[in-house]
Amino acid sequence: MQLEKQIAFLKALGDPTRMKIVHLLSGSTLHGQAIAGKLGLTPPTISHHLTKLKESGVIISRRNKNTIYFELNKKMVKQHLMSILSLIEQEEREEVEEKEKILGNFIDQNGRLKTIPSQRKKKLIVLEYFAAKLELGRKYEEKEINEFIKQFHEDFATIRREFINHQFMYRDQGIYELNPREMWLN
Amino acid sequence: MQLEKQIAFLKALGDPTRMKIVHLLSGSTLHGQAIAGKLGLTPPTISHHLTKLKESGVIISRRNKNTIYFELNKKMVKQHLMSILSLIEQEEREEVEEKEKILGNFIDQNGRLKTIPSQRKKKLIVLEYFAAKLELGRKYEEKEINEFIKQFHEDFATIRREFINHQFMYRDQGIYELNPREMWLN
DNA sequence: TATCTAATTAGATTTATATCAAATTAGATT
DNA sequence: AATCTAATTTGATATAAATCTAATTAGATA
Repeated sequence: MQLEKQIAFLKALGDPTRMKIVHLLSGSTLHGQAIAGKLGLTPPTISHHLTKLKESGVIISRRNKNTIYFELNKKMVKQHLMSILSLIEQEEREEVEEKEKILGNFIDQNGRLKTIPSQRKKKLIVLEYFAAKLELGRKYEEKEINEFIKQFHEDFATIRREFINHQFMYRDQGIYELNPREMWLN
Repeated sequence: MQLEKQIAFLKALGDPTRMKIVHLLSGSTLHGQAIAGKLGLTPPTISHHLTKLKESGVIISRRNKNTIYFELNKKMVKQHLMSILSLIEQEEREEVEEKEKILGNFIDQNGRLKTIPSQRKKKLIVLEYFAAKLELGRKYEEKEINEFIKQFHEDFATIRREFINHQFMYRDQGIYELNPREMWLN
């Protein structure tokens, strides 16, 4: 399984001793006893860690006479890191695409909201889109907020309430202010 | 320490349950009980893992009413992976640069070896450079090897011996042959 | 204030892992 | 064949970690 290999790889690197070995090997190839010496550990301990690193593909070994030299498998390490990375980046791309699609469905050519989405997720995407047009740090009168909303939808009361409900804004004594992005619910 | 954070990050991801959580959160933000339900584990267990993921910067949490929503900190994950990646790539670049510098110091404008480096490491770099000009799989007479070496250095006997010593070539009954790169000592 | 909900902490158990000393193995050299 | 060298395996011990149940906490709501 791909997931198991990834975990084995991450687990192999997620140990101080093994990470030190990786650092040593990123500079030069070394044999077991040399590593043991540099790290102040015994050969059996190093052998144990080298086995794990080898099993997970982080290092490769090469014998010369009685000595076995270990070296970092940089290609493999790079590949593993990239595969985890691409997983996340793919998700991000998909999210952006999905958002754009939903915005396209609910906003007309003039930039006005056709209807308020009833699905929570879609509604949040739309609200986020419009909230992003407000200024962070600026204090708004209720009248100003209403005018702002009327630019893209007639039902300013509902949308104003949604901005508060979903924490895009907060209200204190009739004064509205945009919340920082981290507080937005999405 | 940077190293410790890296290890904490890798250790956080190097566990099947936590990796599953990361996968779940890469799709949507979820609260603890939802995660517990999906993975068939109890809330305390999930809480334990979420703490580790949060401490290592993999996820962030946001409270709404009584429910705490967890979401993947994609920026942070990306940054961590890139930092490990760049460590390795930097090493590679540095190695190439170092080799080029050493070759520049020991080889003149005509491509001839000025002197044989006495430092083992430098000598290996120089020997590797010249050995790479030989054909893999071809059998060479001793005379041919001598001629080949004389192209760039007069002391063919010493260099021929070094080729053998450091396993760039092997000799059998007066016939020389290049070893595959994996056997070269460097 | 009392109660409800979701999360966390405490405490216990089990499983996994890092480490070492001693014994063994694999391969090279004499 | 005998010996030497470096690595590995074995077996033991100690530490760390995952998981659960039960108890507690933090915050929201009635």
